[in-house]
Amino acid sequence: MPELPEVETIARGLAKRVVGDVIESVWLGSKPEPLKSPAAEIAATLQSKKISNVRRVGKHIVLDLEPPRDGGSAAQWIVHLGMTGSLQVCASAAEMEKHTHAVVRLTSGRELRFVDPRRFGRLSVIEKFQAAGAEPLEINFSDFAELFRGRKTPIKSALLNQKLLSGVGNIYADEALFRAGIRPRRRAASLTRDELLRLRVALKRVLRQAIRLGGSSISDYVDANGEEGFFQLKHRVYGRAGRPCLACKTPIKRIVIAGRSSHYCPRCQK
DNA sequence: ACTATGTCCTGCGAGC
DNA sequence: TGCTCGCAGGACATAG
Repeated sequence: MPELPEVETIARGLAKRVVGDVIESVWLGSKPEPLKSPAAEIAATLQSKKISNVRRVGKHIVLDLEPPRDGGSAAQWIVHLGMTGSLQVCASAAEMEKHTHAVVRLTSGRELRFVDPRRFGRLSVIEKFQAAGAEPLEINFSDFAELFRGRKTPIKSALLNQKLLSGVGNIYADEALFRAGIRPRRRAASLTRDELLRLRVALKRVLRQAIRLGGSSISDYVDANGEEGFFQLKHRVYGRAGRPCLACKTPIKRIVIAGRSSHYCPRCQK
């Protein structure tokens, strides 16, 4: 479900609610679990640890765990929400939702629950998490331009490639390309310097604005406090196939690139 | 090394 | 009402 702005919103909300709390016990669901690390390792790593921080790296939520008093190393609990994952803070007595794959009981008496119907989400523990790609909100222009040099793949696919940039997903790729006036099928390497300048700025702006508005709420996305985001009201192309371009009234086109639906204005984007 | 395609899952809405 | 189909905010493995 979530891209960078949604994950940022969720992480901020979670931080307010669970930082300082201590993990009392851990339950991990059976079945084909959405675990990247072995269940026993996850449980042992989380057990009795204080949550010292919650933050976003790319589309991952990083929960920093305080190192044990006897001097062990600080671990991190990494959560990737996939398409439909959510982390819910609720009272222990709250009814268990269908597709709950992990329950972390906190000493405050509440629980942190990982719920994910499609099971594309992933849980893992690691000592120092590092995203493969660059942070789109931090990358400078020359590094940004370098990402696409020599790449024949469509610019849309390159933006979605998490090894290049981490955090950009289908909505914000389309929205950034529209704002930069670039068609999604353009070969990445064919972008001019001017287009790359526009793309980088458009991407940053769109991500920042979306974070400000709490992300895009499509279907059932809500943040850690159960509140919806409002960036969906600012979508100019995503989900608007057939409807008039907000700039020129030409109908927005929907095409499929690398299996992902892609939306653009055939007149405004070159 | 890079690129395109298929696959993993469940749930929802559209159309019949 | 109930069925089937297509689609969904992601990321891998695999094949070429």
